[in-house]
Amino acid sequence: MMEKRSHCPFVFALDLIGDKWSLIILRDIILMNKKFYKDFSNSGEGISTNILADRLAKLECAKIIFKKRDSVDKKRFIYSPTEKGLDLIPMMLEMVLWSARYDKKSAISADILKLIKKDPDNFMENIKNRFR
Amino acid sequence: MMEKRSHCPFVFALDLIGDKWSLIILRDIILMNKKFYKDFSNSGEGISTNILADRLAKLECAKIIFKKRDSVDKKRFIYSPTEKGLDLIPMMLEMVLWSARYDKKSAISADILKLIKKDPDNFMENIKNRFR
DNA sequence: TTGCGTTACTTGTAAATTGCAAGCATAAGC
DNA sequence: GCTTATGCTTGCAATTTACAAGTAACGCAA
Repeated sequence: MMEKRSHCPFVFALDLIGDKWSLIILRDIILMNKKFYKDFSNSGEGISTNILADRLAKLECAKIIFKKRDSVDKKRFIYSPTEKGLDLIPMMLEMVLWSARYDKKSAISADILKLIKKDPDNFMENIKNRFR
Repeated sequence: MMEKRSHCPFVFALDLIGDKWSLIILRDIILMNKKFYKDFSNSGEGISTNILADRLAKLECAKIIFKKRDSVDKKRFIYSPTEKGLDLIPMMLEMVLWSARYDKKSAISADILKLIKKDPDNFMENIKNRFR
């Protein structure tokens, strides 16, 4: 599908993460420090397992995340962000700021919001350092 | 649907603009200066008219855009961004920067890219001034 | 080494969403 | 009042998603 969609930057990004679930998974991996399939499945947002498997495969295929066996418990896999995935952080933070402004019931804490606003680059670097 | 989705900022944003078309429409309105239904329909991305009508209605319902009759040609309607819609610009620009970095065939010009990187706030203010 | 639980999926099927082509409604201009 | 332009709506087939159930691979304990 989508052969006729252009090389517009929006089209590029939306074809990779423009659905209701991909960014939720990336939120879990990048911001919530989750690593395992089961963590994503139990994130509380109600993603079904077939969709979760499909999105993880697509994100891995797009080199936004990667997957490796956990050396501690070889039954499971660790999903981690690539640099390409981590570079989505600025966009994700702007999305958070927008939602915090317009969602009266926003569940984000004022403290974290302040941190993001004060120095978004620093906020991002702290996250990146966790993965290196 | 989606009664069980949380008040996470990502969920809030994705429920409003997390699909393959809403941000394309907003790109046309906010960044490409398009105003009319037919402009969106002919944007070259191949959106079908029922989906276009549906997304315009949802964006209007979410107060991200608004619609009024064109006083010059009363056959048609003008679609414009609200402040809430314009406040999506920072997120949209970060999305553009990410795509420009990772899409080897990106169709965006180096000049515009430079403008965005140099002073994103100024870039946004210039756009906002067009609508006021 | 064999059965058992844990993790990570896959499969089947129904429901919802989308794409495509065609048709309809309203307003202007002649 | 007929024609054209614009902005949709409708019907139906195809694709995608949700939900429930089942399976495969591994580690561990007996």
